[in-house]
Amino acid sequence: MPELPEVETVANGVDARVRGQKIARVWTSGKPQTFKSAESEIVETLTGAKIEKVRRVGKTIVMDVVRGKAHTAQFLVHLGMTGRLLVSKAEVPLPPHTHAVLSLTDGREVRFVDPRRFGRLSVETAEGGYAGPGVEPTTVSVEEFATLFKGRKLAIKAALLNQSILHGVGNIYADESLFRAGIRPTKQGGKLTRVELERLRTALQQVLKKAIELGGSSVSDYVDADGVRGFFQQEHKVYGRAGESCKDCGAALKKIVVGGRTTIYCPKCQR
DNA sequence: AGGTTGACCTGGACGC
DNA sequence: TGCGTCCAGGTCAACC
Repeated sequence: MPELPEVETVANGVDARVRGQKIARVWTSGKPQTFKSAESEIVETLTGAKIEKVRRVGKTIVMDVVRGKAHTAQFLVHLGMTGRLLVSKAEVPLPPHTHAVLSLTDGREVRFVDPRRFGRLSVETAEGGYAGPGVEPTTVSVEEFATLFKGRKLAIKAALLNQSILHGVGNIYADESLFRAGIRPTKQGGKLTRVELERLRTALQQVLKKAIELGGSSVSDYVDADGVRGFFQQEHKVYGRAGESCKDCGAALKKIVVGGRTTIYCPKCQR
């Protein structure tokens, strides 16, 4: 489901609703692949903890919690393709495919729901907190951005999707930013000119900023912490538009596979 | 070592 | 109606 703008929308929404709350009880579903840390460790770490803040790192939602005095930990939620993190009153029935429930002392619940089970839950207790691999695209400088793809032979689209290079960009925003920068997705990352790199960074940051403002893209089932859909899908120029005409030049948009992912581009506008 | 591919899951859309 | 096929916002392990 969710790329940087969707994850940020969810993280901000959950933060606004549960910051400062205390977790009374934790339930987990027992579906092994959902849990990257042992379920018992997740339950022990979170039970009785206070939620300090909820934020985004790459595509991961990080819940910073405190137990006792200065004993901090992080609850990491990766939504995968279909994961949702919802805040609901306890009396609202649990949706199907619920895999974790944090019951708050005020009677509400933070629920992790994930039909396809590509999402992952874990806890970190390491000092310094969780930063994740990869560079943050919304704030990366021109200089640093230009160095990321140096010497890379893989297609620029595949490089944008590689979370250890740049974190947070997924299939929608890779295609949308390449279109806006006028760059062919198959071009080798290391072969982009300085001017193209500058255009790509600008396009990527503009697309991400706009998408965050609009609450993300709701392609099929994405919703925020309140179950509300985003609106950036109305701004999509290429994603999901294979065979339709380019909004800039009218040419038929092409569909190919790059890095194992469906990729849509305009053969005239993107060289 | 960098790059590519298939596996992991469920459900919705589509065609017959 | 029902069945089969294909496709989906993402990662990883296993290969070349």
